[in-house]
Amino acid sequence: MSKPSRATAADVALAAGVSKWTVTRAFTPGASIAEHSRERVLQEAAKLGYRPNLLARSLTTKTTNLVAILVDDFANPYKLPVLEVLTQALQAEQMAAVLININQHFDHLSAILDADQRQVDAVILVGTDFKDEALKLPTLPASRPPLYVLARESTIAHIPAVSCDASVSMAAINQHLWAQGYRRPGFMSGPRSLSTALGRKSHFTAFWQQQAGTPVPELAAGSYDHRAAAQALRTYLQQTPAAERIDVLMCENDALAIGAIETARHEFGLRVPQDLAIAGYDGDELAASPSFNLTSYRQPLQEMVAALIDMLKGRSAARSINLPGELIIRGST
Amino acid sequence: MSKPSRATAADVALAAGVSKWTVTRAFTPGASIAEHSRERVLQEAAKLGYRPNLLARSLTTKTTNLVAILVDDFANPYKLPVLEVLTQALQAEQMAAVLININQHFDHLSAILDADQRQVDAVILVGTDFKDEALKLPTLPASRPPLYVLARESTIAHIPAVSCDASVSMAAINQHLWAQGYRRPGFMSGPRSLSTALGRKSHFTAFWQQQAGTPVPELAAGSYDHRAAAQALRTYLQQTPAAERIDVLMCENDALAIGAIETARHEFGLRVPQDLAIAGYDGDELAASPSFNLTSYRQPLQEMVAALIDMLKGRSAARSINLPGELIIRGST
DNA sequence: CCGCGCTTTGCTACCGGTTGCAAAACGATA
DNA sequence: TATCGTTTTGCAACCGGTAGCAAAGCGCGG
Repeated sequence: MSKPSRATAADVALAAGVSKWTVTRAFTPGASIAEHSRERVLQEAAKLGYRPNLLARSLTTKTTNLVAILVDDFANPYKLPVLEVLTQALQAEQMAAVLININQHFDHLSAILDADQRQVDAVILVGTDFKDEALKLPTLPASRPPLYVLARESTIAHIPAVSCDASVSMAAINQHLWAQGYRRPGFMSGPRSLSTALGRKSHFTAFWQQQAGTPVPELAAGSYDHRAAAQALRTYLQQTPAAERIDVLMCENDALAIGAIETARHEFGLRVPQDLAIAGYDGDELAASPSFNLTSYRQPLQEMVAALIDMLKGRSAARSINLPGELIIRGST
Repeated sequence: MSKPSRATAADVALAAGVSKWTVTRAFTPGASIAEHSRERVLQEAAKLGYRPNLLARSLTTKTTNLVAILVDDFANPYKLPVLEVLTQALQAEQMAAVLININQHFDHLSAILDADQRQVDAVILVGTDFKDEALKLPTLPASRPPLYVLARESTIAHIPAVSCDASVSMAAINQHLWAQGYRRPGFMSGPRSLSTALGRKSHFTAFWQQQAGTPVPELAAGSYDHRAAAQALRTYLQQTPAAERIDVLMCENDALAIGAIETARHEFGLRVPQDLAIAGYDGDELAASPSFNLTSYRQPLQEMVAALIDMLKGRSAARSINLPGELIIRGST
């Protein structure tokens, strides 16, 4: 409130008896400056509480060390660890994250334009559900910050992505479920566009259709919300006679799986896994709790984020990265 | 990568045949500009893909419309809806949020200094667990962005706070538990400094000590982590003979309550609420699910965030706000 | 056709740094 | 002491906008 108007480089220069350019040098690692004057400057700077104004710096350096993180799915608790790991990794690189909430009032394009105006160095789409058409080049502004996709395969050639390898992960899950003796699988999917981009469904159904020859019923939840999962399973169970039901339900992620377990148990009195086995994907904390004890495939979050940051820092030339995670077998299958 | 170097106001001015100041005016609501030239400018701007550089703007206006959000507790799933509501509310005001992760590598002071260098308009501490001493004036830089505390009472005079009214909410909970016939209550607390700041514990124990005259055992979890809760309850149950045990456990928040329910049920075979009733606080989504069916006190998140934004926008002169929420009675008590 | 008041436009200066070059200081060698 | 190469420092210009004021343009009454 009481604006003592922050000290500037010029103020420090005056106090230290040097020019403001020397002050800048004192704060620039590797700049050409005599040791004694650097010390003198830093000392005066500390006295005045001076720290370089990053806005002004960014104006000339053309780099803000700011990254926009676009999230459209706050109902999925797994977003929290993703944000945790992402922010920590960015901070370790002296960067900061602008969290942008995509919702009915603020769509992807608005978010990208907004981030662009703030001159962010990059935009990271965290497993968001957008129609690929919305991100085709023509609709995007000509000059925009580079886009990256995390935890979702990019189906757009010009946008790099880092995700958990759907082929490898689903193979591990399929093998496990097959070995357990399940033969009538179903798949619960989330948002249509994301389901396609994740590739989990296709790898799952391809395997079982080949093995068993029967089509794999799809329970479409529409969003990664445990309520949506509950509704999807409810509809399926109500419409399907017990004899014809699936014996295992693979859910596109843990949020769906948990919703499915809840409904199976508490609304239909089914035992998991005896009456219906359920598996998830992500490796969410909650999945491990005894109430759910959910078999899940853990995404290699740390590695994915590290790979992403290597890409946006220009340390890696890869355009698309798929990393293997780890199958965690628990009591639900 | 291919830097077509963004169009600037001067470029648009040239194209539209006006001066760059006229371009600025076209993008400043309420500025004095002829309708025809505004149109002309906007048209050329659209053609060139020009949008004002907010960095440059902020440099002169001294306001970035950026707010730093400090979070130190990503283990608590309730942080996600908090972030959702907060970012959405900020975006509705044309502001954006910089999410800063406080952890062992990046403490509160570093975060505040960093945010300050980025010239944020305000810093919001989201229920973070800091020692109040760390935020005493002397340790803080002389000139810093205004601090606000959300979902935690500020015990520091100069820092305004918005939280859920501990007195009102705990009274509602106490009344409910008393009416249900519980007489041997226990309290599970989180981080020590936060527990003090929240005031939930003091209002709880004060009531029961007055009513029953017996001391209220405190189960200290140390952090808002369901594992920590599990450990705290485990220790208590192992050390306390069945006859002497509490009959209801009030947990400082839902994350703790869920951890407690898990442990009570799956490790000790206790029925909730028959053998041990459990109540939480927050009104987390997960608490409502049939697996937990947790009695909880819902924080008025929207209202709290709205009040906070009114404060930091200068529309409200209040220094400290306590809002009532709503008791949600479910099967766990 | 002039003068007046109001709207619209242009301009200088500045926000707080950085860039790149030229000048100054330094220190060692001749 | 003069010379030369190397630090070290100072400076003008610039990044892309905005504030505040002065000048220009405009419409209208007299």
